[in-house]
This record gives sequence, structure tokens and C-alpha cells, in this order.
Amino acid sequence: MDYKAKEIESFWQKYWLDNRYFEPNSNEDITKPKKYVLSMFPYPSGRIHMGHVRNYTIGDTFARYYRRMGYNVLHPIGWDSFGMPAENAAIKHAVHPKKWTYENIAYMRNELRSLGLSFSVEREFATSDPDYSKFEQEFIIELWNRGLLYKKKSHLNWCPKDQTILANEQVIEGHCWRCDTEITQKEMEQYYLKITNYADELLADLNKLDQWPSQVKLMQENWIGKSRGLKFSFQLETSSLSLSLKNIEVFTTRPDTIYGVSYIAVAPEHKLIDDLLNADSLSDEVRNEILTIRKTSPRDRATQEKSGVPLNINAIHPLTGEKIAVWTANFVLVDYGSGAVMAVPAHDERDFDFSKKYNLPVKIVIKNKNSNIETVLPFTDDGLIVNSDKFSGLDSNNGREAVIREFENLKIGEAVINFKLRDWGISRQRYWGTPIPLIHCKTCGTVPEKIENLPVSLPDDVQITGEGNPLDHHQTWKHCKCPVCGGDAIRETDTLDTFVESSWYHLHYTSPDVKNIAFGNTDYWLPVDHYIGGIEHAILHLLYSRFFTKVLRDIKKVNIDEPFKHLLTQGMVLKDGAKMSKSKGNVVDPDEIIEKYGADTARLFILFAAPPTKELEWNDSAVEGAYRFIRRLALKSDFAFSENNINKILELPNIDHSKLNKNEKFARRKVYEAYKRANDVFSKTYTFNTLIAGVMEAMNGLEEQSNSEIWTEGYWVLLNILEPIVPHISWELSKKMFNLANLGEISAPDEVFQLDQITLGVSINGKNRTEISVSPDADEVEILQVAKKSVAKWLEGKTIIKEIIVQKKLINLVIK
RNA sequence: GCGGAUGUGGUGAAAUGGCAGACACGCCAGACUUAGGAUCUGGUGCCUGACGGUGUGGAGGUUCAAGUCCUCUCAUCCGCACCA
Repeated sequence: MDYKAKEIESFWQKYWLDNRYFEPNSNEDITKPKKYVLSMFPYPSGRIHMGHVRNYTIGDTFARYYRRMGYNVLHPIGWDSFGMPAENAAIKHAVHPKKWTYENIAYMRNELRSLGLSFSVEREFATSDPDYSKFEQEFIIELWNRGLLYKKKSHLNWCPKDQTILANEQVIEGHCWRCDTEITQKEMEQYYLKITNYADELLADLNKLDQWPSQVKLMQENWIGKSRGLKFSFQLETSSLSLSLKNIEVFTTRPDTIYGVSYIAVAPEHKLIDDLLNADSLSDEVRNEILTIRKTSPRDRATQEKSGVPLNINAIHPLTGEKIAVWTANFVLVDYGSGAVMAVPAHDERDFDFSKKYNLPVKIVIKNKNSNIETVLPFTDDGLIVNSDKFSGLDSNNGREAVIREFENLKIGEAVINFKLRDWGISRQRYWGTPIPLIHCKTCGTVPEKIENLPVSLPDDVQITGEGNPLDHHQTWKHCKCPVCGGDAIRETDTLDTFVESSWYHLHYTSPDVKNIAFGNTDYWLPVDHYIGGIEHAILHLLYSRFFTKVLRDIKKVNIDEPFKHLLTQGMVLKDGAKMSKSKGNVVDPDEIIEKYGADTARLFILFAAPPTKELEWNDSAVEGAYRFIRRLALKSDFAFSENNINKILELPNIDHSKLNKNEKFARRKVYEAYKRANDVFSKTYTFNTLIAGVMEAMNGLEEQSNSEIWTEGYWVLLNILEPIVPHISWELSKKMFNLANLGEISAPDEVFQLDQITLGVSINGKNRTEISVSPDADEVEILQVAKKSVAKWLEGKTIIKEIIVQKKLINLVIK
């Protein structure tokens, strides 16, 4: 048969669509086992790229495999369609974000279809659809009512010219990306989700994710950053001053170094500084220094040299009563712990650098346990406590507990747990996002919109210029009535971070009616069995969706703790050793590849060139190779089935294995080995490249013989294996030859794996010398006899001191 | 700096501690061809004329046996980056 990729592919794509072949069975009394396969949904940027092709091909391969194995498969797609690029396009090309977004979706939907991806059409949605916003706004209101959503002031990048907030990536070397104006920090009220309430559970439940890559779990663990330590206060010597603050609270994970404190450092934003500025007790020089640091963004501070100023005020060490100087320093973070640290320069690198710069005292309180080794400062490891009164002589571990107990007994401190994880800021001062469904009323305060008024939809009549927030300028949208008292009120003009939409879209796909129902049979469909996406989402998206799942569980919407059972993080697609990008000019356009070779070739190459988790190097001639293989598959089908044959073959031919010759037996074995390997790959290793190699070996084996029944059987099995990988050609041939009867489960006959002769390697002292061929029933004595004979020339004049036989593999003779 | 991953032919890559390089790309030689960027046959880690030797970033170690396990080290990539 000739291979005409285009004809075959468009025929089957239409066939699948017309027959609703990819729609899951949504009857409520579902008895079939299910699989939920999900590739991360795309942002509709305009055109698909090779990363998408890889992502969706991997997902599709799982989905098709499970369908073939008889599962009820949910394999949906949608669009993460809110976000900044639409507004950028609006600014640049004067096109409305909605128009731009939905046109992109229409185009990309066709691109994905041309790859033969088996997505459910009926469950597709875009997160910018008002129906989706409606459900999301309901959750947001619920969270507000439960106190999990709250307002807090925080600092944002502000462009004074455009009167707009800028995202970090819009700030280029401290200047606005549009107008190049120097940005400033502006304090504004922002909305936060209390993800920190779930910090402990998010950390602990990582242990349940046994099918996640360990490095993703580790990244999340570090991001959550749990640490245990001592919280206590230093009394301030404030006799000469009237300050509202009488003491400074600090947090330390090293209570064992408590006797080594030589100064205290507070963050420049610490309340104590406000007090001192108000009390006017600081010199102009110190005051200016503090104000300079305060103006510096946290990002810049991180790269600067450590610096600070003394505040000319002392604190009292709670155990020794010593006076300790209080400083402010640029490296102390205001929003971690209590915004102040006890500095132990001898045993902390930051404190050490700082003390060196300002000549502050350094007191050694920890020594290396091996006393022969001189202690090089700063010594930050655990060790033996010295110079610490009654704690001297303890090791760090015991010392920490002892000091904590002492503070707790004296009721001047306590053991506490701290997290690096901060609450999730979800408000954005942008147009193209889900409106936050809250209303500000002068008498009632901030109140949620009535549920029956949802969704709060975006107004279409806006001008997007990049200056200010269009919603804030829209008078008829902005002004409304208070849902509580009916008085004049103002809508919240902030919209939600798009990470909110992507935190629960996987749950919405369970709905058989995505426009009207938030969730379908969640108990049946959840969790997602295979989630496929880029490693770049290892922290934020995956943490937020885990969080959101737990929140929705707590408000009784779903009944699971973790949303994604198996996570497969795909590698990047490279060309010439670098990530494909326009600026490098190394982009390969999926549409062109499909046009030239067809979708099956693109899919086969992408799965064959590397295992899915590794980087994939694009190689034009290897793509040709993939194409050649598919064409060979089409051409050689003539050996298995004649097109003149009107009767299709509806069951496997009955082959008498014992009557076959060597090559025929070999071909059969290779075919069924490929089948076995395919099942292994889908259930354990996910290395589709080796599965394809197995199929190629089987094809090579078939070509070494000419028995047409074996060809027929070979095609029956190989098309079955290949269907998830190269669906179009597989359906085309399966239909022609077998009326699709081969696309179900297959059982491999045992006889094909039985060998007449087995080959064993013979080694001497571990070095491979030759190989022998024996009957599979040969006993050890016989095997050794043959083996020794085969290596006689190496044994001459030597004595064998050990004989090792590894079943079906090799013989190793140790000689002297 | 901390953490993680990866290092195997000319290239992409295979290999439950058991014959390293399966499968492909490329290359070489040949066949069929007016022609070949089609197809088919054979070859292809490196050194050597051959016997043979050698070989999985480098150095050690464990083992009858190491790409695989352990220690140290180098390189590349990725993530986090003052979290007290």
C-alpha cells in the first residue's frame, strides 16, 4: 500500500470526531475502570510550538493506550486564556484581548486536531469563559467568608508615568518596559490566600506522592521551608527614650549558639525603626542610611554587599544580662520570623561578614567535635558547645533542646515552627483576568457580590493603553449597588492572578456539562492518573493546585487530598543544543512538519528520539528516518494482507509454532517481546523510545522470513502496539486488514518465548572470551563442560578456582 | 554559596550488578538505476596488518563480575538564592 499521510490523517481525524470516539462515558453508574490523563493546558499564545507537540503527544499516547485496554478515559483539553500577553497585544496592535484570545484558541484548536490528539471535544473550555469565572467567583466568595482570602498592604512595582502596577518581568533594570520610566515601590492593599494555613499538610502530603519525580518534591519542600527553632525576646534599654516597643522578638534555629550573640540586627522596615524615626533619636546620617535601604527593592538588596547602621540602642541578653548593640541591616527580611535576628558571627556566615565589616565582637561557642582540628570561622556546623555556662560540654543537638527547655521553664521563650512559604498574593491590577467578586461599600465595608449576580463579567467596552487599570476607569462598570444595604458602592477593580484558574481546571473537566456544572462525578474521575507538563511548573502551579484541591476538599466540593497521582515532567525540545526561540532563529514549526511528513511522523520522531523526561534534540534527518519507517510499515503490509482480499481477517491466525523454521520463530518472538515491552513501558518506565525500538526490531525480524501468516500476526500485534503512537496509519491499516478487530487486548502465547537453543557468554576472570550455544534444558555439568571446551586455549596450564553460572546469561571461570 | 540532575561511538540513545553500544540518524562500500536526497545488500566504538588489546568524564574502592554500588574529583545544565 502506498503511504499518503495527508489523506489518511484527515480521514481519520474526521471519523474520530464524527463518532465521538474520544468522549468519556459520563453515565453516573459507571462500572468500567477509569483513567484520567491530562497534559497541562496551554496559554493560547497564537500558534503551537514543539514543546506543545511533545506534551500533548505524550498525553495522547497514554490516553489511547488505556482506551485500547478497555478503560473509560477522560482526556480533556482547554485554554488558560486570561493573562498579560492578550493585553500586550491590545497595546501593540489595538486588538481587543477577547478577540485576540478567542481567535488564537480557534487557530490552535485546529493545530492540535491536526496532530490527531484524542481530546474530548465536549469538555473543552477556556478559563476566560464567563461560565468558568462564575464557578471560580463562587469559590472566591466562599474563601472570603471563611477568612482564607484577606487583604493586606504590600509593596508593588509602580510606574509613575503609566500609573500602573508592573509585574516583575515588566521591570527591566529598574525601568518600565513600555516607557522606560524609573519604577518605584508603592504600598497598596492586596488580596492574599492563606496558603500558609496548609503549609504543614502541603509538606507532609508530599510523602503520598510516590509517583512524582523526587526533585519536584524536593523543590516544593525547600519552597515550603519548614524549620523548628526558638522564639524569644530581648529587653530593650530604653530608659532615655519613650518607645512603644519595649523588646525585640527574634527567631533562631540555633539556640545552641545563644551565648555567642554579639549584636542584634533588625530589618529596615522593623517597627523599632519606625519608633526611633518618630522619636527623632537618630542622627541625620543614620536616618539617611536607613531611608536609602528602605528604598531599595528586596531583589536588589539580595545582590548588594551586607551593610547596616547601629541604632545607638542596647538590648539585654536574657541569660547573661550582657548589653548587646542593636543594628539594622540590609540582609534582614522583615517578613520572615519576626523581622529581627540574634547575630552569632562565629557560627553564621552572614553575621560573620557583617561583623567583619563593622568590627563587631566574635565569640566562639561551638567547637569542632574532633578537638584536633582548629576551628575556622565562621564554623557553621554542629559541634561541641563551649563558653556557654551550664550548657558547655553538650553537643549542638542536645544543646538546642536544653536551651529551648531553659527558655520555656523561665517562661521567656518557646519552641516554634517557621515556614518560608508566604501567603499567595492573588490580586492583579489588570483588565484581562477574572474579576474579584467583592464590592466596597462605605457603610458595610468590603462585601461579596450576591451569588445570583455571578458571574461578575468584564465589560467589553474598554480602551487598553497600558496606562492605569481599564476597570478602574470604567465608570458604569465600577459603580454599583451594595449587595447588603443597597447603597452606592464600588466594585473591586483588581482581577485574579491567572494561577487561580489553573489551580482547579483539572477538577472542572470532571463535569459532563462544563457550562452549567462545576464538577461531575469527582469520586469516580479523581485524581488525575497521569499529569504531563513542563518542569517549569514544579513549584508554583503544582503547589497552588495542591493547595486549591485541599481547600475545595475542606469546603466539601471534592473528596481527595492530592490531585495528581503520577506526574511526568517532560524535557525541553532543543535545536542545535539550545532551546528553540525566535531570537536564536532555531525554531521548527510544527505545522510545517505536519504538512511535509504528517502528524504520525512528528509523533513517532518525538517519542523515539529520547525518553520523555529528557531533553529532546531536534534532528531533521532523524525525522526523515521516522517517516521512512512509517512508509515501510504501509508498504510491507502487502506481505500480511492482499488488498484484493475482500474478506478481512477478523482473528489471529492459528500458527503451529513447532513447525516453524528458525527465522520464523525469531520473528514471532520479536513481535511478542515488543508487545510485552509495550505493556511494561506504559505501566512502569514510560520510555516510549524503547517501545518503538522494540517494534522496529520486530519489523526487522519479520523481514527475515516470508511466512504470510506470521506477517499477518505480526501486523495484528504491531499495529496494536503502535496505535497510541502513530494512530492514523495504525487505524488505516487495521481497518483495511482486520476491520479494527486487532485494536483490543492481546495475550502473548507462551510458546513463542521458548527457545530451541540459548546463547551463553563465557568469561574468564570476568573478561568476556567467547559464547556457547546450548539447549535450554542443559544442566550445569553439561554447560560447564561445553564452556570449558570453548575456552580451552585460555585454560592451558591454569587451575580453575571458581565457576560461576548465571542462568541464561553467562559462565565466569576464575583461574590462576 | 546551597540543593538537584546529567556525563556512554561522529549524533540521538539502549543496557533488574551478568557478553557495553539494542534501535535509529550519519558515514563508508556495493547493487539497481539516465539520475538519486528513492530502494536494497554489507560494514561502521577506538588502536592493530592480524592475534589481540582497549573502552561508559577522571582517580580510587567493593565484587567472581561495575555504565550500574561506595568514596573523592572534574565538567555541563537546572532550581533556590541572605529564610536567621
